[in-house]
Amino acid sequence: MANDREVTIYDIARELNISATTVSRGLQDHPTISKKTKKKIFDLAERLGYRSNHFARSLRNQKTNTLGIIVPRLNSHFMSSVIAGIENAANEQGFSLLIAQSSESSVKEAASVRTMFDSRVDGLLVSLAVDTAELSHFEHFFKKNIPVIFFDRVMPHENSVNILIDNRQAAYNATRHLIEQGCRRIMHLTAPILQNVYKDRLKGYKEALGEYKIKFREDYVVITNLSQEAGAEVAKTILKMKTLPDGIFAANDTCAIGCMLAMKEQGIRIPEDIAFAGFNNDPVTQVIEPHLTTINYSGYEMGQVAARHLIDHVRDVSFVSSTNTIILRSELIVRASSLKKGRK
Amino acid sequence: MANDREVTIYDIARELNISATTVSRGLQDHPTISKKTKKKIFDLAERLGYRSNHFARSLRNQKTNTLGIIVPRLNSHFMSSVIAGIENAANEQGFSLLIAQSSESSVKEAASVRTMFDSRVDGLLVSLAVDTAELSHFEHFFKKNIPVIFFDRVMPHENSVNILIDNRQAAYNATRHLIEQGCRRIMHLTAPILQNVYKDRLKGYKEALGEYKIKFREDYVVITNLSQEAGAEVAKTILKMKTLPDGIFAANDTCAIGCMLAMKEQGIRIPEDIAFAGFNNDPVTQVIEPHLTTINYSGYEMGQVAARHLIDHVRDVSFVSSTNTIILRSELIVRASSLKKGRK
DNA sequence: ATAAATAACACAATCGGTTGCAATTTTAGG
DNA sequence: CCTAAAATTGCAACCGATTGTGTTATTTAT
Repeated sequence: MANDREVTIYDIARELNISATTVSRGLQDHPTISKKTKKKIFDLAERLGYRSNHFARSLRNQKTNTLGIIVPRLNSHFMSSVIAGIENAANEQGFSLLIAQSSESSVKEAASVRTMFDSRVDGLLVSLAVDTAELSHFEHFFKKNIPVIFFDRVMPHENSVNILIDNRQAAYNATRHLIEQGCRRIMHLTAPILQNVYKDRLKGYKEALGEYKIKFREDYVVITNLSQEAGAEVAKTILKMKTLPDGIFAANDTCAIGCMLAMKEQGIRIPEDIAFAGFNNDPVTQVIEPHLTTINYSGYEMGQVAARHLIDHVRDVSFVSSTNTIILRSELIVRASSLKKGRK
Repeated sequence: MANDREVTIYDIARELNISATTVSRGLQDHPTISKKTKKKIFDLAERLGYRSNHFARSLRNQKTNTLGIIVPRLNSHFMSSVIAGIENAANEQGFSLLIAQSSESSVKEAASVRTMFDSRVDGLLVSLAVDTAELSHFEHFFKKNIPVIFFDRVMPHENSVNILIDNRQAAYNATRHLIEQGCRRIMHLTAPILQNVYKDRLKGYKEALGEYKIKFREDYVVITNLSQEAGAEVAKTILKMKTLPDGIFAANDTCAIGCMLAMKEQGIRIPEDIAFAGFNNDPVTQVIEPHLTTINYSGYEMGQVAARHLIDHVRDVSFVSSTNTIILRSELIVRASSLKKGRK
């Protein structure tokens, strides 16, 4: 029953006594093919179980209908949401996804970029590794005018679009909220300041302090890898300080939670002794007690927007430079971890 | 500087005054090409920035060096760990990944299978959607002898390999642990019993009960979609029961946690009133208080094993039928949520 | 020195579809 | 019925790499 050979347009052509050209055009709904012929072609194709050969087509038109994705890690809530969003949008438009993770290493990132390039992806979606300092490894793409979109962890570049939230504003809001709750000694846990996300969050943090005439202290900014373990480590250090901080704003939820758990273990009361705010609205924020105040923004949506935009680019190269940056909405979600005043 | 045209073996051939055949063979380190010529070819290829054309090669050898992955959801901790593991192994072996999610729908699953088939992936890694009842949509793959590996949510099939843990044993261990802690009225929260994972966990649960002469009660098994919200819903229902259960074994952590949070809110003490055990060792298990007892098994490892195995298949079709099922290790991690006795 | 063996490389067909242009058929107008 | 215009369809080259088979140059053996 099952013929092991692949059905090609030549098989259809032979059977119908027409040329492969006509079959090819018929399948593409080309206007110069008569309706009658088209119908015959479609019917037979259906009956024979014809499937277009992706490679032959890609080889010929230099298009793959595939998007490349490179992210620091696949297994974080945020990133997997983004990927899910991308998958959703791409799938809708008939695009496939080629995915790689850089494991937060710019070297691996460069290698993946190379692989994607070799695979001739039609476009690239990237969130940068924490130690990526410049974009030279994307030169191949820029040179060939293959669209590249950076999301979340971005870096400005004239030939590409950035999709992100207003990290400065979000951090400002979070910090300001802590201040309004009465915090005056607010620490900031973050990652190496190479990336926009951390740079801008730091900026927002400073800005809020400044607005309330709170002096910025260098030693109140702690640089870590933002893992849960790192959060626990930081807690130890903090607990040794002469004067404890009364608020902590972490650049991600995971780290905030690591820190909270360690502190609770040492009898620190949250938010009475120290109030907490995180970033990302990871599901764990609603599991920890007290629930963690955080910045919410949808990874799923970011993925969808990024993918749709990229596909538009791919389909119409002309509109390249019209858009440069897309800012998505984000919001502060206040929960018990930071509510010193007005608690029920 | 940047030549927009792609460099091909013909360019190299022309420049070196040799044939494309020789270039092709040289690049493949074919023995019949002299070392001297090879060196010249490699050097020029390097200098010209030659990159093999994936499509031309795939078209010619009917191999794509790409694996397909279909999972129910991308954004769960477990699944994204699996994907990370697969990515790691595949990348090591020079394979690319094509990823799609079924969103727990067998219809979307079938569509993705089709796409993967059209994309001519060399092999397929699948974790089934919750409502997938049979494997007919994989027939194309089976017929053409393209290896398919099922992991975690599997279904036996003569032409494919299953990779999973011993769900029955794990569930048995968890349930038994609850019993040993003094629980006698143990409920089981799970998903529709279509999938092996839930069927086997139920089996293990029953088995443990049986061993301790505890009568199995149909109404103690609750079928949900295992989301956190579902867990909270179930909590409400349970709290209305005449006699409360004294232990709950959930088929995943998320659901267990939703249930725990809702119960805590109603003043139920955990584990004193009700002990809890979950499944998966999701990070939230160590955030919730008390920390959740659970079954730990590594998604990352499962992904690696699955990918490596699949690649072995792809490379050597002959060894197809030697392995049928691979069982990975899993372990019960006892935490405070279930420790009624011997607590410090 | 010459036949035989071996090493090194090239020809040409092939994978499956696409497309510019030419060829053929159909339809329309006179 | 004849011819120009319009509608259909086919020819053949091409996308880039691979490979069985044939050819030429170089060694080795006699």
